[in-house]
Amino acid sequence: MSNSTPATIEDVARIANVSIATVSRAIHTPEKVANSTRLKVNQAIAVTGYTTNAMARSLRLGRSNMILVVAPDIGDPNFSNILIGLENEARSHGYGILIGHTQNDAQRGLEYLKFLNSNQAAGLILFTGILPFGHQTMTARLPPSVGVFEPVFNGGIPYVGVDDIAGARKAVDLLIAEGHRKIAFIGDSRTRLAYSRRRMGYEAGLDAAGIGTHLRIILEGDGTIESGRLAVEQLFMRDTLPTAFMCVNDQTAIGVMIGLKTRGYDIPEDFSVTGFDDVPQAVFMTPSLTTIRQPRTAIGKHAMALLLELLSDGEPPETEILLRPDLVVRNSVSAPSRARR
Amino acid sequence: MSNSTPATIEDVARIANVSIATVSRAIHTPEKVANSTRLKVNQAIAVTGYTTNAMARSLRLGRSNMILVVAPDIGDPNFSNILIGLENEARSHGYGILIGHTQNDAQRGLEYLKFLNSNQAAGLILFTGILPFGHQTMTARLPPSVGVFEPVFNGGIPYVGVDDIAGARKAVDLLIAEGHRKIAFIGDSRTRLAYSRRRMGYEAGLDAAGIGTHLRIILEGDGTIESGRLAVEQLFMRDTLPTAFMCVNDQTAIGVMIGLKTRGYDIPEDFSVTGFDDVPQAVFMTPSLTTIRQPRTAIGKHAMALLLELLSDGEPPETEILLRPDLVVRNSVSAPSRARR
DNA sequence: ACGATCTATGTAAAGGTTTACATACCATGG
DNA sequence: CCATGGTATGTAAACCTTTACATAGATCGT
Repeated sequence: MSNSTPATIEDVARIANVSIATVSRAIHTPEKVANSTRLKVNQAIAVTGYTTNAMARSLRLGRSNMILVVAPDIGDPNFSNILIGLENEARSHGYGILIGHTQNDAQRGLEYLKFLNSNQAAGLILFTGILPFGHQTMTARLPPSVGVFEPVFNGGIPYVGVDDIAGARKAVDLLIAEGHRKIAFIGDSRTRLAYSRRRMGYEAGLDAAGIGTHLRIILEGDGTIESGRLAVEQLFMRDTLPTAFMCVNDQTAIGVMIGLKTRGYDIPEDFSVTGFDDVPQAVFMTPSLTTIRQPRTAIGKHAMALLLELLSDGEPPETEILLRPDLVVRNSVSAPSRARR
Repeated sequence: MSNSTPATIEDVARIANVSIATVSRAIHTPEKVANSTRLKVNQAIAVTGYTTNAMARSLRLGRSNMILVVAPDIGDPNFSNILIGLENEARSHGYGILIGHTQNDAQRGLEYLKFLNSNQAAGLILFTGILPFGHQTMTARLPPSVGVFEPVFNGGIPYVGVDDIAGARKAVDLLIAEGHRKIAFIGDSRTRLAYSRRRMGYEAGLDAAGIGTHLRIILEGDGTIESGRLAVEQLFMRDTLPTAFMCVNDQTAIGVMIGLKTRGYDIPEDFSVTGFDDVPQAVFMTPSLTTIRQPRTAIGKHAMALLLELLSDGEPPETEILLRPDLVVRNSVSAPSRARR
């Protein structure tokens, strides 16, 4: 019973007094097996404590029950919660998840490609916007794949992301509702679709409010805290200071806040600030940061669901799924100060 | 060449004009193969783009090249960085990592146990201090395992953690060096070895400084922000207020800071506060939190290295590895205020 | 020159599963 | 009572690898 080597299908067959084929059928296609037989088999399984050897099964079936998740940086705090969504969805469908990180290193990417080619994963979830595997010739061999956050440029692969335009729109609408008209947008010049979309949301909001282009101040940074701080410095050189800073992400917003505070200004009394992402620190800033929350767990869940659909149907039901991000109102936004209005 | 079905060892053998056994040997034990033959095989491998089918290999060898990592909560921001350490170490030894989270749910634990029993993982890394699998009878079937942070109580399994006593000692020594003598310890009553060890470090530090027990104030919370806030409230009811709060973890410290600030006190002017863990938010608090940093990536690396050793040698080289945590000095500690000294 | 030893390679079994195909039985309809 | 078809089960091949054992040729010591 508590034998050292795990029970095989043959042990079960012997005890149930049937053939191994019948055992396999009793497990996977029970409707093809007589009731009485099924009962015998189930008892034998209980007695032996049998569990299917996944290696043998995968070998025979030619596909594994693992999904490879490749991210540029699994240490990213954003990553954890998406992982939860991915894992929950996968497990509830009998899949496990394997994780790998590339650190934007092509060499690493290749290692994972080998991994895929050795049949160890049935599907692939990609966080990088670009296939981390150098040569596009390989693409033919890629298993069913789904991108997260960004469309995968060189792959033609469906992806799950967030509706950045709508999210940015919520932020800018809040600022406008509070009475701001001179709103600066601190962007990110790196070519990621998300960033340009957030800027589009900003512009759309101002358009809708009838705020002319001469009131728009747009600076492009690189999404880091430092670039936020720098943006503030640059703006103080100009004539027209904004009353509010709408930032492309929370990092930039944090930098902006630091920049403003070191110049002695109060937030939100003197300037309002908004971010995007709702990173864990956002709530601990002083003042806490009003921002747009990425529905991280939901993103993971949807990405995995899409992939599983791909694995069974073969055809992607849709090529782009955009989730609606929520506005999180905290304390970094108020009406513009009388002095600067 | 860019065939639809991946190349097998047989394809390589045919092209190299040798037997499959020779191909296998050329790959895994090249010294047993003539130079000329090895060359032919390597060329054939290059031509076919062959990669070993991991399923077949695992089946034959009776063990996989995957390590299962089970954590109670993979969304924990502490987790990400440990994951990096685990993944790097594993990959560089040809292993991949599978991750699972139990959410402290026994049902989930059992699913992973099945997973292990179906030979899908060669080893196990456990974050929970308790085997998440109900019945101890199963333990016999567990693959080589290593615990992280906490010894695994019902398993007799080696673990990698942090020297909590030494860490706590660093915090208390800093406070004492700054001139504090009335130092409160806000603990965590949940039975985790880490928590009691941190308290031991606190006591040892006071002992060494010759600070009598009558000056010691010890409160046990539950490690949450709320319990930190509550501890402050409770202390304000007492006669003897401390000049410094040494907290069992950063969450508690954050709660303490909130509690003190809502009562209108300044940190560190009126009270000093220390934490433990160095969570990502610690640096963003106002004032930024002086705390003890867990060497997370190193913990992951060591845990995986220990497990891999176990997998090859069979015997655990040591049963407990404690890493040295570092003091991170920020702005929540200063000399005690003259008024309260 | 011959047995012994060594080196390089090949043959074939084994690992645990799934499933196409074969078989055996039973029921149904004429 | 026979042909037909359906249902339940068994047989055996296939998935791809690794490796014990067998073989064959070369080298060497006597």
